[in-house]
Amino acid sequence: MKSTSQPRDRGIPEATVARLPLYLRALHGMAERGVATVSSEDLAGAAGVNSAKLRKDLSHLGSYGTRGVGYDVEYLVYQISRELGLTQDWAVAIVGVGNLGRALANYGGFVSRGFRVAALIDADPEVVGDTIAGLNVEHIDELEAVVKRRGVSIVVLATPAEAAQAVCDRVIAVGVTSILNFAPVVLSVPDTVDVRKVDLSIELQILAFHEQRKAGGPLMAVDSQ
Amino acid sequence: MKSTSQPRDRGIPEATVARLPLYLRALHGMAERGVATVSSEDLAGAAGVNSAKLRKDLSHLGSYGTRGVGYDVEYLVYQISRELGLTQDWAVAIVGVGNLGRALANYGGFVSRGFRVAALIDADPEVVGDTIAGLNVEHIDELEAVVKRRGVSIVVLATPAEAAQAVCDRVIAVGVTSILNFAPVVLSVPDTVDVRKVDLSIELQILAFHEQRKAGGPLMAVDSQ
DNA sequence: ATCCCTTTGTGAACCGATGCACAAAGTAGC
DNA sequence: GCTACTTTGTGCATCGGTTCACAAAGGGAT
Ligand SMILES: NC(=O)c1ccc[n+]([C@@H]2O[C@H](COP(=O)([O-])OP(=O)(O)OC[C@H]3O[C@@H](n4cnc5c(N)ncnc54)[C@H](O)[C@@H]3O)[C@@H](O)[C@H]2O)c1
Ligand SMILES: NC(=O)c1ccc[n+]([C@@H]2O[C@H](COP(=O)([O-])OP(=O)(O)OC[C@H]3O[C@@H](n4cnc5c(N)ncnc54)[C@H](O)[C@@H]3O)[C@@H](O)[C@H]2O)c1
Repeated sequence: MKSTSQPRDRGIPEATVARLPLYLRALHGMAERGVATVSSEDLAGAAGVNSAKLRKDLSHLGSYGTRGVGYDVEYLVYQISRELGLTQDWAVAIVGVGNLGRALANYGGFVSRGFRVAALIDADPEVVGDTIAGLNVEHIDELEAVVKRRGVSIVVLATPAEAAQAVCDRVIAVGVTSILNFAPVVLSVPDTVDVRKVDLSIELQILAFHEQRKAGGPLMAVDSQ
Repeated sequence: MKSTSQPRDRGIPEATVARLPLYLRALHGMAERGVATVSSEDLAGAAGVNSAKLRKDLSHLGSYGTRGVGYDVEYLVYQISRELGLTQDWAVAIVGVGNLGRALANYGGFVSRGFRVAALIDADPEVVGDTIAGLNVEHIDELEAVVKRRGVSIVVLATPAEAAQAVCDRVIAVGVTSILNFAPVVLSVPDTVDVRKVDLSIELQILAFHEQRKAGGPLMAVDSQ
């Protein structure tokens, strides 16, 4: 069953995948500072995880460490990048160019990791035609055409909640299978499509929950200092 | 130790806490549409989860359903809101009023759930003094004073990565124990402090990983349609 | 070549979360 | 009041993920 000649196993746990970008970020920092090799202990420290977990995570990609020494920083950067698919570049479309969409469009942190904002799309005639971050904002009617023409494979949804499902359906219909959703709605999609959501409001609510516990649990020991 | 007379158990699983806001959102929608009661099946559908999971989640708060009928929408909204601490309002400070900070400040979705943006803080003299979303942007030197004065209990970090740890240390020093971090760094904090992070770039990388699998796994069955 | 030291890679125990499946509890109709 | 039907709440098996702890692997010194 696992008779592939590849060193790495084809089934990388989801939890591991979610941490690889973290390791990659730490490694990039080290590479910049001229660090050549790093131990699991140090890299784990930099990424804020347990070192055993880090080693197990990396072991899913293959045996890229040297016992007694650690991991070669450059080599590990390459291996993780390849595994995550960052050696190719990905065309991203942002649909909904309001407050948030604009911030995303202007954000430099994308490009640095192989993502390229290839299209901005909005429904508002006021916005369509504007140039934001060097890109022309196109009309939602052009959605399908633009996605195809630019080879968009990841769509970022930053429309109001009401519009999100409809836009989602349309991009799926033209073959998009990866969506990052900022709208506070549960998108309904076929299970061939990956949706990840970022929901600010949920994060705040989780913080509030814990904050309440801290404050109300004992007897109001808040501003004790 | 758990001798509280309260019906609900004091140890709600983290996974459950993370889903409560989802249920709450679905319930708000139903309340607006005038729905009086809802079955676990329907609510689970609206929230995009398994109904058994939903029932188990709700059972952690107490027995608020009626067998044969379902849950009373209004009542459940109240119970979940209370559990999450949304019956009080929370003063939030946004530190770093750039592209992202501005988008957050202008976002209406906060207020609707008991969160109030109480302060905007930046280091750039160009920005300090501006009025954004009806709020005056204050100088980072005033950080501690503003946090105390406004009773800020949740801080949103939207500064560049380099500045995040320093700001974080300072707000913790004046008693803040809940931080939502948008900067791509691992913050180091005492474990009395809750940090949640939102990292766009990580989300895209996870999508890219799966996208690559879909495309490269079989033999390039991408644009078969 | 041998020994010692460091660090990886992983087996195995553990832990929390998920989902099935069903008894218990309630409603509604007669 | 009794029966039939609906839906909750939860015991239990299972699963994925985390952590510990250690044998195996390699490097460097002598
Ligand atoms: N701004 C934030 O900080 C923030 C935070 C969390 C979540 N969100 C969510 O992100 C989404 C966008 O937020 P925002 O603050 O940028 O809102 P916004 O109103 O500023 O922007 C929405 C944009 O989408 C466009 N739009 C509307 N319908 C469209 C359609 N059918 N097709 C394409 N474009 C369409 C509008 O013209 C507008 O430009 C919302 O769902 C919001 O709830 C925003
Ligand atoms: N814009 C996005 O879409 C986006 C996406 C993901 C992550 N981020 C992250 O969010 C953060 C903010 O992004 P942005 O695009 O708004 O950047 P930005 O440069 O537009 O804004 C940063 C703001 O922080 C202020 N600042 C700098 N040092 C400060 C300090 N010590 N104290 C207070 N304020 C300070 C700056 O004056 C500026 O106004 C960055 O860490 C970025 O990596 C942004």
